Amino acid sequence: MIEESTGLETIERRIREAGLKVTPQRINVLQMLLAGSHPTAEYLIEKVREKYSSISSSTIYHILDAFVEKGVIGKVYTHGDVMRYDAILENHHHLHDIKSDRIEDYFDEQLFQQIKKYFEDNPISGFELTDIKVKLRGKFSNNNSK
Amino acid sequence: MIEESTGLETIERRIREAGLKVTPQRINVLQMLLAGSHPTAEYLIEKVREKYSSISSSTIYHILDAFVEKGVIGKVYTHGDVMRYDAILENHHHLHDIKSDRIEDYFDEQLFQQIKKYFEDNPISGFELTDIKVKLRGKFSNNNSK
DNA sequence: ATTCTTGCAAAGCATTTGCACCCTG
DNA sequence: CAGGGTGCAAATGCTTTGCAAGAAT
Repeated sequence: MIEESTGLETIERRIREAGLKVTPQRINVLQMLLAGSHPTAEYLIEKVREKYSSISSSTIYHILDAFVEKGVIGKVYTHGDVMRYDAILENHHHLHDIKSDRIEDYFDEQLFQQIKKYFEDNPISGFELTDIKVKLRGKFSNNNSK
Repeated sequence: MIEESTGLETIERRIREAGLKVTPQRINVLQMLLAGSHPTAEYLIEKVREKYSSISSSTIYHILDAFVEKGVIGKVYTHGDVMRYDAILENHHHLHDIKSDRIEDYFDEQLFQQIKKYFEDNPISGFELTDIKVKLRGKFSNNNSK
């Protein structure tokens, strides 16, 4: 039930439930968003074209904007000056290898709770906290690669 | 002694010790970097020109690149698609108000130590951690503004 | 049928680059 | 005076926009 499915119906539902029309372009973009890891627009343009070669880059930007606006995906803000997108919206942190510019998701509810508790005990005066993200920079040791 | 001075000698020393030649352009840029809070290049161009009106925007970019490369300043990666710069290199976190796109530094050694200890107890397999940054998103309540 | 979506071509804009002159050390 | 720094102008490249034709509901 808590399946992170990437099946076609799931993808279509995800688009439809955002109040957007289901088009082959959008399906293909969302599929690639789910397959890749924090892809850039440029990467998506290339990848989507492998299956849907006629798609315009402008359309991809349109679609990404619409998805972000409707909360279907998120934007990632890290090193580098091009935008990256994230199809996973669950609360998670990022592992970031600056050298390779590789970003991996890192789920750790315990860490999140611990930091949350820290700020309950030590509130920041003048700042109402809504979201905590931990950016972990370091180096991947080449095994466990995707 | 642990004075966060912005005096001229300190500024010149900071440039010289990075192995860069001391020029009026660089002095002015670094002064504005220290005065502002995570300024953008555009903001710096405008501000520096108030004192040094003939400076070229290309020069500012050259200078910022040199400063970042030599570790005199850092880059900040957050919302928005323009680059921001940070003259403070001490380990610190950021408070980020998305609505106003305002970023404040947040120093909290205790938090840092706690998270560091957390990862000593719970290392991430396949990832060698070198730096921890906590991105705190929320809303400033308008008092204590700079 | 109507509204949303696509895609082309062109514009926008932050940043980079080539190159000649100038200044710091 | 040598090497690095500056600045102009032009280029670059990601992203946005205007608009007309096409597709989804």
